[in-house]
Amino acid sequence: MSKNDFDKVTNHFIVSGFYFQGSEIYGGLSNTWDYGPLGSEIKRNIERMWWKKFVQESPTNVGIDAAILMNPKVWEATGHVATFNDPLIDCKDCKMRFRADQIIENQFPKVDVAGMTNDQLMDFIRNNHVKCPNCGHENFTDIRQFNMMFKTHIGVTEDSKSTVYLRPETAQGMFVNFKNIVRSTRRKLPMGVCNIGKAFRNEITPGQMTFRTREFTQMEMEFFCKPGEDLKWFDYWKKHCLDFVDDLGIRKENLRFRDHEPAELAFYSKATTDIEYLFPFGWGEIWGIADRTDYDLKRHSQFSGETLDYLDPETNEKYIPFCIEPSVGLDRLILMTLCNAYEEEKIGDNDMRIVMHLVPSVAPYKVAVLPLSKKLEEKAREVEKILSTYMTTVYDDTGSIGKRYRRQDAIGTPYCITVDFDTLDDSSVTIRDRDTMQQIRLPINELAKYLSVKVFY
RNA sequence: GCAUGCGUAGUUCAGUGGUAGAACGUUAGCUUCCCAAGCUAAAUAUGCGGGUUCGAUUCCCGUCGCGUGCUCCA
Repeated sequence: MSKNDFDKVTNHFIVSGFYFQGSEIYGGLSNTWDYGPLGSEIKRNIERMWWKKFVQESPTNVGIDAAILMNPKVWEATGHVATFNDPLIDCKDCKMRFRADQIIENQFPKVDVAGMTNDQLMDFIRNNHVKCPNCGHENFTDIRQFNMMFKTHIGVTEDSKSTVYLRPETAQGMFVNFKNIVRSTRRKLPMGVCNIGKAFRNEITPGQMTFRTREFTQMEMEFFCKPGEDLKWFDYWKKHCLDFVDDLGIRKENLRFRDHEPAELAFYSKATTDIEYLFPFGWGEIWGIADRTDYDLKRHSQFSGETLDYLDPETNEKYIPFCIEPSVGLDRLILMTLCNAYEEEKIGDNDMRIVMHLVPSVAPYKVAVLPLSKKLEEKAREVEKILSTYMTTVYDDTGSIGKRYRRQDAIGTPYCITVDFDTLDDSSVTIRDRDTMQQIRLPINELAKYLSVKVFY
């Protein structure tokens, strides 16, 4: 697929009701997207599937739901206040924008820019004739600070004491609750904590639809273990993540692991592996699995004054646990799943149907009820009523039966049920499979059982 | 944020300084009765705000949004 294809498939997603552009009637708001009736179902499905795999089915893990607003000291401890700040500078001549520390680093590799203040960066640029990487001139604006964290205020006054940030990652809610979780659940290590929630980053350049947005949902796990056992668990959870992607029906040839080079690693991380998916616009990171060592708990211990070490009840050893963090962007998972499912299937010479090959557990509607004639509405509504207590069900009686099959194919409904005139006599209906187009006949009272095992994860 | 291109029904596209068209899609009716049939009818559009003009969807300015490239990306 190419970029044109990406336009085509995202257009299909929008027209069908998976996504809507945010605030559309007001002219939109840059790079905001709402999940429509279909998208919101998919989102809930994938959340549930993730929670099932990483919380419900895991003997070591528990879940929490942490607040978006946190004490600002949290972000001092993590380093976000200091390093989520980019010193930006513009070339007045060619209008290009750069990071001040980065252009110094590129032209003077031996200079240590990490410890420099903005004034020092500016002085260095002036005194050492740092040139614009684009046009070679030396005509820069002053440095302006750009913080990736959204700020807001608690209370009615906007003074600095009341400044709080919207969390740029959900992870910290789990770290700061480490003691609470261990105490309240009486857990021993290893132990994982899971959280699904919104995070906010004031990205300079979002784009590629929901691949990079300023508001997004993260599904993160912080897995605490004994130092030295971290690499074992790193591999263990890496495999689980890949299994989950497999459960979403993603084709293997469009997936790859990418290990971060040592120079590329974040300062807190010992090892990081990304699971990447080949989007129509290129490879994109879906899932980051990081060995965060004991960095976070150590820093929170320092900044809060609380002891965050763990006493092993069997060996009486005391240590600060190491942490493995698989972190995935739900919005990216959804976009990947939709791109992966899209197919234009040729039928005959001049005909095609759009089929979303969503696995049944992900599909927004599990089943469609289609009366062959509007005269069969009463019976068909009965079937709809029965099924809708078990699973998402949609009813459609407009247009020909063939057209209605195609409508359901285009939004990924795995099963269509037709109610015909025989149904009135034998209380049976025909079930048609989206992918194989095979049909079977089944009594109405066996429908829910038959479908449930197929559509639930 | 810079540069550049683009904004007309739900979608894809016409067109015009003076009543905005089509195709597909949607809805209703007839028909059909298990894979986009057909016939009849209907609804729906010039992103927003200014300016020029008797009159602007068309020309100009601004703005918002989208695309592409740079830049950025825990």
